[in-house]
Formats: sequence, C-alpha cells, structure tokens
Amino acid sequence: MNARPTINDVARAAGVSKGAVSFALNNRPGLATETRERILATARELGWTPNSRARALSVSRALAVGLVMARPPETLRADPFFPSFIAGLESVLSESGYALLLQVVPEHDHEHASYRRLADEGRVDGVFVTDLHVDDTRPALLAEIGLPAVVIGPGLGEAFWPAVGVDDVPGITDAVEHLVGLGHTRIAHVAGPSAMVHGRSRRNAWSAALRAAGLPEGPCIEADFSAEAGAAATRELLDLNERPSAIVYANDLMAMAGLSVATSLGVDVPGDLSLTGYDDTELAAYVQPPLTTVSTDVLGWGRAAATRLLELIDQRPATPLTLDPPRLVVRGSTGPA
Amino acid sequence: MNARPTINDVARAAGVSKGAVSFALNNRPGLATETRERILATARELGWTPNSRARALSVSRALAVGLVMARPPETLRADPFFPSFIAGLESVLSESGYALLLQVVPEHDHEHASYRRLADEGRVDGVFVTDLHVDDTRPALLAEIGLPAVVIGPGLGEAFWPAVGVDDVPGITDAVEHLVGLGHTRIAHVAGPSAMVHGRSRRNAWSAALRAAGLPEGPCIEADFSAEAGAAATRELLDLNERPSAIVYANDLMAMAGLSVATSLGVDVPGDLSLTGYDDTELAAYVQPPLTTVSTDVLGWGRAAATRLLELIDQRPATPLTLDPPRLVVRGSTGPA
DNA sequence: CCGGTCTACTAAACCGGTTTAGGTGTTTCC
DNA sequence: GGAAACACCTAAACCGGTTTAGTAGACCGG
Repeated sequence: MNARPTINDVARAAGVSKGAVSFALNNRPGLATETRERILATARELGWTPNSRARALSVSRALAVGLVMARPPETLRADPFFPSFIAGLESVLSESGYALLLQVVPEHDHEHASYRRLADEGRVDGVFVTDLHVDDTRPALLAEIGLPAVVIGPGLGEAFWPAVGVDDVPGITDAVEHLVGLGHTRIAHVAGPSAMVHGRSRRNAWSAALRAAGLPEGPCIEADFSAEAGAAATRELLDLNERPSAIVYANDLMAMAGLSVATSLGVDVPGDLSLTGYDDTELAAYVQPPLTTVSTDVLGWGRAAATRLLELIDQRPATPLTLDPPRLVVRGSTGPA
Repeated sequence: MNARPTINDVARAAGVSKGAVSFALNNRPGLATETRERILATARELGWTPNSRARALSVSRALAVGLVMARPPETLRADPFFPSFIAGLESVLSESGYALLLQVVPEHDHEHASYRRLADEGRVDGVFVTDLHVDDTRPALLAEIGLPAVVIGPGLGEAFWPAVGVDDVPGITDAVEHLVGLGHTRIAHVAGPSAMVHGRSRRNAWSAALRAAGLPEGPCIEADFSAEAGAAATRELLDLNERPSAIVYANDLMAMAGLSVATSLGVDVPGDLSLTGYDDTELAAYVQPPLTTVSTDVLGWGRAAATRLLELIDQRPATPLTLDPPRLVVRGSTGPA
C-alpha cells in the first residue's frame, strides 16, 4: 500500500550505500559518473521521491514558509488582495520546493502567539507580514525570535526592514492629478484606518498631491475599507454644505458602495461627482458607471515577496526586484468638474 | 541563538531517559506520578516545545492537510468563498495541531501533479477538493494514491465519497419561490458553467423550482461566474423579444454586473426587472438597489470539512455535522412583477 | 530463600533523509 | 619502492522525536 521507496531501498537495489545515494541525488562531487548514473536510474525506476519530512528533520529546515492573516473573516471576505497575492507567492515557492502554510487568526492579539508557535514548532523557515500597523510590534517580535520575515507594505525603506515595498503613492497621485486635470478643485478622500500603514500612506499621498497641485486639502473621512463604512462616509460627504466634486477612495469596495449611495441620492456620476477607487477589483469595470481606479500588480508583489524571503532564508544577497508600478485605469466614474 | 531545548535536554535536566520524557509528555502509563510531574515541570521550566518536524517523521504523519486551488488567479480574485472557507478550516485545524498547506495551480491540468506531489513528498495527510467538475477525475486519483480527501460541493451523497454537502438547492428554490410569490412568471437564469457541479446544481434547482410552481422554464444562459459573462448574459436576456421579468443569477458577482447593465439600459430594478444573486457578498447590501441574494455559511462549511477530514485521517467514525442551510436575504432588487 | 509477577524505568531501534569521518585501492612523485 | 595524494565509496552519527524490547528492583507466595 504505502510502499513508497526510501533511499534505503534505492541503495539496496543499486548495490551501494545509503550515503552514496544521497550524494547522487543531490549531485555532489565524489562519485564516479557511471555509479552516479546507475543510482539515478535505479531511483527513477523505483519511482523514488524525497520524503520532505525526513529531509526537513535532517537539514533542520521546515522547507515551508508561513502567511498569517490576522483579520476577522468578514474583512477577509471581500479582500481582492489575498487570492492573487497567494498565487504570486506560490509561483515562486513551489519552484523552490517550498510549501506555503496558512494561518488565520481572528484577532490581532493572537497573531503574536501564532508566529511564535510556527517558529517554536519548527513549522516554517520564514514568514510574510501583511497589513502592517503603525507602530506594529511584529517586526520586533520576529527579530527577537530570529525568524526571517518579509513585510509587505507601502513606503518602507529596505534599510529599515526586509520589505517588499508596495508603493501606493504614485497610484493615488495619478488619481488626484487626473481629477485636477479634469478641473476639480474640491477633492475629498475616504481613507482607510489611519492606524494601518496602507491606510495612512494613501491618505498622505492624496494630501501631498493636492498640495503639489496648489489646491486646499478637501474633506477627509476615515473609514475602515468596508462597504458599510464607505457608504456612510459618502453620505456624510454629500451632506456637507460645500460638497466635494470628486472623491478619492482608498479602495474599490468603499468606492463602489459610495457610488451606489450617490446614485440613490440622485447625484449624477460623473456629472455631479467623480469617484476613484483603488485595487481594480473585477467588478469595478462592470458597475454603472464603470469605476476609474488604480490597478496594482498584486501577483507581482507575491512573486517579489517570496523571492525576497527565500533569499533571506538562504542568506543569499538580495537581488533587485522590479515591481510594476500601480497604474491608473480611467473609466466612466470620473469626468469634468 | 537557536537553542530551543530538545527532549534530550529535558531528559538530562530531569535526570531521566529520553523515553521517559516522551512518556510523560504524551501522558502514557508506566511512569510514577512523582517522576512524571518532575519531568513536566522541567520541560515547562526549560520552555520546551515539540519540534513538529521530528514528530512528523517519527509518527509518519505530516500533521498538515492541503488545499489546492486550481483556478487562474483572475477567477480566484473575486471569489468570496476562499477567505471565509479557509478561516473555517483553520479554526478546527489549529486546535488539533494541524497546519494548512496551500497550493495554487494555474490550470486544472496541473492539479493532479500537485496532489500527487503533496502525497509523494509526505507533506500532507489529507486534502480538500473544491470546485468539483462533472466527471471529475480527482476523486479517482486520490483514491488510487490512498490520500484521505474531503470533497466540498453540492448534492453529493456521503455514501458516494467523503464529502461535505454544501447544498445550494434550498437557496435557489427559496429565491425562485420568492419571485413566484411576487407574481413573476418569466423567470430567467444566468448559470455557472454546466461542467462544474455547483454550476449545474444551481441550474437544476432553478429548473425544478419552476416546474414545482407550474411555470414554464424561462430562458437560461450559461456563463462562467465572472462579472464580464454576467453582464453579457444580462444584455442578451434583455434583448429578447419576450423579456424575463426576473433573473436568478448563480452568484452575486454576475448579478451585480447584471444590475449595472440593466440600470445603464434604463431598465428599472425592481420596477421592470427583479434580480437575485447567490453568496451574499459584502458589497451586495450596498449596491443600488441592494441585492436580494442567498447567504451561505461558508465558515461553517470550512469547519465541517476540516472536522470530517481529521476524522478520516484518524480513522475515527464520522460524527454528524450540522450545517446552517442557505438563507434567502430579501433586499431591494426584487419586487412585484 | 527462590522463582514469578509487577512497576518503573532505560537502552536502543526506528522514521528517512544528510553529512562527516574513515577506509580501500590506485596513481603520483621523489 | 615507499609515502603521499587522490578518487571513490562505506559505515556510522545525526536531526528530535516515538516506540519496543529489556532490565533492575520491589513485592509476593510458598
């Protein structure tokens, strides 16, 4: 039944020692070419595959890396980020024989325990850290544990911490400039939580772009990336005495919810109000009017993050990684002021 | 640095043999209470944690299970299913000390190789199978390999294959009955791929519900669960000489895209046309009008699937699992005919 | 006082690989 | 011609647990 051949079986069949087989399989020097080939042939014949459990033990490596998602499932639910990101990670990891271990913890608090456990049990050789908070304590924890980690987030200098910079500044800047070009002067922002790095950085980018255009900072409402909060924020903005003529949202979900609110209040988009999102969700192109938004190369981030983490684990020097910059996709939700 | 204490260290510190420590930690009989407690105290003192690599090797178990997602990242992107499902899996797995291993393969073809590799390398003790196709060959493959597996999908008898039945019939039935109750007689369906089990089963449910109501089968267009296809299908339906007065979509994404198409064509929803979705995506409640849809307990499926798989792996008898049935959520997108 | 049973533990094998320390037999070099 | 160098391979230790076989000592009955 479970008679998967071991390295011992191969050794016996090839008439050599266990060690010789290991040498041959990892093509290390010290074997006659003829012997090496005989061993490899035997291994192939027997259908031998390495047992990663045994290997992991003997090389003191887990041959796996971890991704901890610390959010309530509800927030996770609509996130367009993870599936693509994971696909990107996987494309690199699987080629190096690494597996991806996933953990979901309901609350931020549990996350520390989660990382510690992964490390203590020797389940992973490194981890990815996403959704970085301002003053996040995880980097310190991971440094203390000595677990290689790559942070995925905007605007972190490589010097500060091994990170894959997912720079969202240019995307937001482009969106604001696009709106400015259309003649808008009152440009509002519906932000993500200011406690989160990517919430804050998008807000700062919006603010900086307005300043650069010589415009006053429009109203800004802090939300939490959810549809509900996006809808509420939009209602609030439309209730203002001096309505904004354009709103830059920190993600598509809030933008699409906002679009519905505007429509239901009889506000014409883009006639009376222009909207932009962020993420370029699949649905964004199919709402009415189609959403102008920022498309990002999440798959590419995944690949980059995985590449960097493997380099870190193997203590190789970091190779330069090129990430496609975010790209503004202009659709129907933005128009002249 | 990496001086995590091993069972040997504990043994030495407690002045006993390695085996005794193992006995104590797995509280097996054959140790004096006093000795056992001394060992446990020492282990606690030293901060010992089990090395799951070593354990995995010696018990010939991976202590991990796998989930293979075989879809192009684009399709994966907008899927509301996976994040919640994974959260459900994790809540059960982590309690049993199992890890979840994720694989993403770009095409369906690679999936077989993927499962085989996971099994051959001894990385997992079992797997979950989702997105079942009609005439899917994976169950046969997994049976051949001898890898425990749980299929997640609608309408599969437990007898046929260890499965967690995610029955979508009642949800679709409720939707159709709701529309019938509102006086609709021409009820169309925008289906998922008929090659996929959950595409087909939802279509059959729609068809059966109409028959039960004594209504003729309305037009049905096969799509692929994507926003683009949903929009196209809707356009096609609205172009018919005899327009349907209601459309039942196989998922929310297509329904929301369809809603936008209807709106842009000047068709009033729900005045001229009623629409229902499936999934109860976060955004569904925030489009205009809010989408009537079917809410499902994806988290619960995850928990159930994980529970069943662990039972299978441990060769324990299957406990009965209660799954919350899908629930129709009536919102603004449906109204009197 | 001796053989048998029971308790409480130890020693050692084992899981399936990797890696290091030898150990042959042949070649090389002075 | 003998020692050193080398190529090629084996034996055995090791990773950190689990598990089995075995043993020392206490206890018991006759």
